[in-house]
Amino acid sequence: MLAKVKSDMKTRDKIINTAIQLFNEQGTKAVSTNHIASAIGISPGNLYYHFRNKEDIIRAIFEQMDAYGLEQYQIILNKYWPGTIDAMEQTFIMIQEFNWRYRFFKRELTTLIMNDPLLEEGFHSTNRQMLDMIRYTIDCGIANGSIKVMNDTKKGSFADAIWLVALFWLNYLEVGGEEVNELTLRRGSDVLRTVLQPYLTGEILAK
Amino acid sequence: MLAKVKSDMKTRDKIINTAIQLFNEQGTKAVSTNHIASAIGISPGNLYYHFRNKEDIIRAIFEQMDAYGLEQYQIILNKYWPGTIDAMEQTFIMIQEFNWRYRFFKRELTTLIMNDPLLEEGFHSTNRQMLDMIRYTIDCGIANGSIKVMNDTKKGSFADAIWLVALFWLNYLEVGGEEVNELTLRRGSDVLRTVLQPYLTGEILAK
DNA sequence: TCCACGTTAGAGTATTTATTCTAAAGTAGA
DNA sequence: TCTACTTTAGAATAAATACTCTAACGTGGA
Repeated sequence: MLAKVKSDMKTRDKIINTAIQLFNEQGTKAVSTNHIASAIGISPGNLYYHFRNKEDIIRAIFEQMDAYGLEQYQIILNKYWPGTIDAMEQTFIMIQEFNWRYRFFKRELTTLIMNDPLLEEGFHSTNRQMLDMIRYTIDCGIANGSIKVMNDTKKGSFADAIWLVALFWLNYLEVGGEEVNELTLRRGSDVLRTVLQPYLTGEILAK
Repeated sequence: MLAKVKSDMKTRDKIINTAIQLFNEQGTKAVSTNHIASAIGISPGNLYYHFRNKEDIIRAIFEQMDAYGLEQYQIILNKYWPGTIDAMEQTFIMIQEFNWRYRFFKRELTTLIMNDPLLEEGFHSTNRQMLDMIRYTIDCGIANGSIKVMNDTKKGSFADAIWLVALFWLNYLEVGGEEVNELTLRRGSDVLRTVLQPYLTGEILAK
């Protein structure tokens, strides 16, 4: 569930939150700056006082995303040991919730970064960090004996496979016409497990 | 490589091919009907004689996609036995080439089908057929002994995993900032193999 | 040759969109 | 209260966009 657009919120934050909501509902193409302004009940002039243009709003949303993602990841780091199956599954669920919250972004990702070099660099950076994180997790798993030993090439493909599932499971559901709910998210975990399981060592063959 | 927009081509086909090219380059949002018309060197009126509106053009492209995809699939069916690893890998490569040819479509898929119920129904139908095809392939593989026996739930997850990789490998490359070329497409095959291999029976453990 | 019909050009329009500008309205401290 | 600064409203605009309309053009058959 998205945070409510509270009336005691600063105008700048109202704009960001309303933009996220409208973008999620209708896509960035269909939502104009005037739409956003009138949805909040402020004037276009006011909106342009806070943001130079629409692109600027999207960049601000991306910054919020980055901060939120980091925050959520810290929470998991404090709860689980890296390289454990629990940590991986929890991270997967966390990523799905994140992707759902900002779903317009993943839906239009390629187009968005095609038209904004700053956004492109920003996303690529985050993307690299995530892949590094997964590779690190795999190394931890190998070190603690829960993941089978594999060579570097295989490790790369394995990390790609995992990240691909995590990154696009929501899109997969959407383009397949399936509702996003607890059941279908759980199915995502199943798919992830189907990819992971064969590379886990014997003892941890959960359900 | 995309087919050239030949000068002896019918206007309707010129519109479709030019639209594909421009959509691929700039996204559907940035390309107006006037852009398409002037890129071909015809009048807007002429374009609207052949198509009711922009949506209509996109639908026509989708129909072309469907026909082209079916045609390509037939070619593979005539060359390989279903359920063999060769058939799967060739189909994967074929899908990547298909996705590249119509790359704007996959990039904007969710937004496109969100705004056009006809397109939505069309894509869902194709999507279902592809999943059925994969499930059938798995069954064939189990029957001919190249794929390990698994229960129906597992089979479902396995099919989802395979289709997810095939469907989004190109997007994965693009959002990761990687060029699409033979090398990166081959890496896609590696990722697919990473998912497949553990579920294959011993004898076919190709490199 | 002429007719009919499919095709095309190009001007025109209503609407939308992003953005700017100016003046007014808070607001907070001295 | 005065003052200076931030925030806001709302009118205005330039450009783009999707789409329409009418008149002309071309072509193939009678």
